[in-house]
Amino acid sequence: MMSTSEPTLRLTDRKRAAVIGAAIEEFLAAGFDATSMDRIAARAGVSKRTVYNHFPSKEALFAAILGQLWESSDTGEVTAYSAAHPLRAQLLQLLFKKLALLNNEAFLSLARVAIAAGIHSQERARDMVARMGEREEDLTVWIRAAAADGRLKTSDPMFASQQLQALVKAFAFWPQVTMGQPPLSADEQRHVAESAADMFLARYA
Amino acid sequence: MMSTSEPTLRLTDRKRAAVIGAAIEEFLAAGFDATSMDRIAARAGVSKRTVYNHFPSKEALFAAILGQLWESSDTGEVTAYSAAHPLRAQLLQLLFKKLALLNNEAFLSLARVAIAAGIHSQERARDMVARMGEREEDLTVWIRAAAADGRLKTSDPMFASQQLQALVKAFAFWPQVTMGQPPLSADEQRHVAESAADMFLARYA
DNA sequence: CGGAAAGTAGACTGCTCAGTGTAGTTTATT
DNA sequence: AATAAACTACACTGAGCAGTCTACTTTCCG
Repeated sequence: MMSTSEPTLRLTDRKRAAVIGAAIEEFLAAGFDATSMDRIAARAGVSKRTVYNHFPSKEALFAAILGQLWESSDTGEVTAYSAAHPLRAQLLQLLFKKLALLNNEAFLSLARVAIAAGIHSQERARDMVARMGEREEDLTVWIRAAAADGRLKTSDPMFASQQLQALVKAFAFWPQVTMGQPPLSADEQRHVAESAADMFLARYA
Repeated sequence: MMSTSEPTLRLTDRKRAAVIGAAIEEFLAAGFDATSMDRIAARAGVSKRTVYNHFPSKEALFAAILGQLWESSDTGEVTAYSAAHPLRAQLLQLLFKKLALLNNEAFLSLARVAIAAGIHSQERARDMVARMGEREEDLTVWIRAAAADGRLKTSDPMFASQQLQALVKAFAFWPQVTMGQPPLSADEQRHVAESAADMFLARYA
């Protein structure tokens, strides 16, 4: 028998959580290189040795943090294609959902750190490519459905999907991640989404 | 060894050139943090003190290298808007020129390093935003001219220009810079340029 | 050609950091 | 209460790094 969700969490679990929390703050604020294990331990209110008792190395801690953040940024199910509704409205809904994620400060921090770490690590970069691919599949699925329904004219839904996302990310993702630009206001988001949808439909509808 | 115009270049100039060359290689290969002045000196076949006699600090050397690389990646004049020629042909020419730069390995390395450095330095990031803006003005100028000529329907040439570039960079720049993806083949470049032009003209022509 | 100015080599300082070893204290379980 | 597991303080190793010092060598110019 066991009791998992009891009010009194075991000390070791509390310590581990504190380490992870501190590591997230530190890594997101300063990146991998500029963050030291001493600082993480201090911030967590834990001895450095305890950090190493939970995670064998800085690399392992970083990987654990990255994985956890990635999981937590999953936003759940997507609206599926509907033959009954106008394309533009459906498209806008998908784009707004995408923009909401891209504008999330936590997501941007994660992207910044992941990219900074990946720029000089082939292995990490490869991992990111794969994960990103999955994450962006929803739009492709929608486009493929609309094309199968004869309402979009494209022979390459994947490519079209990348084009569509390009029109959003160029304003709401890359400038924020790579150049520290401020996130888009609600008005700007609407403008970007509508412009992207208009251009996309002008070409493929 | 080589003798270009003058057989005897002053020793100090040769040393300085060696330092700059080594610094470029090292910084481009490993980024700012992971590059040490000792390594640069060793690679240049020069004492560390010599490096410091030419450049007061690592920061200064890095800034000098970045500036020089930026200058050297300037590709000269652009084809101006012509009322007499078809829009699509002109647009494709501009896009091919852009793609040639984006696919340049040296330019990609520079971008990688600059972005990695900028991600954790507000000051550098701001500088990059400004430089990038200038560098990308040519497309905006062309679009504005075509709009003034009544052949493109847009009230915001700058925005339209960013959309157009988004359609190219999403395939030929961001994946290469941030995820170490291989550059585009000639066929892929043509496909990306034509698709971007088609979509752009479908919306604004 | 000779001496001052400029350049140079490499040891050295002082610092930060990842990771370990140890001896002792606190917490959980039975 | 006894025992095992986890945590802690902290000293320590070994490595790397930015930047400096000093004694020596090369270059330049009158």
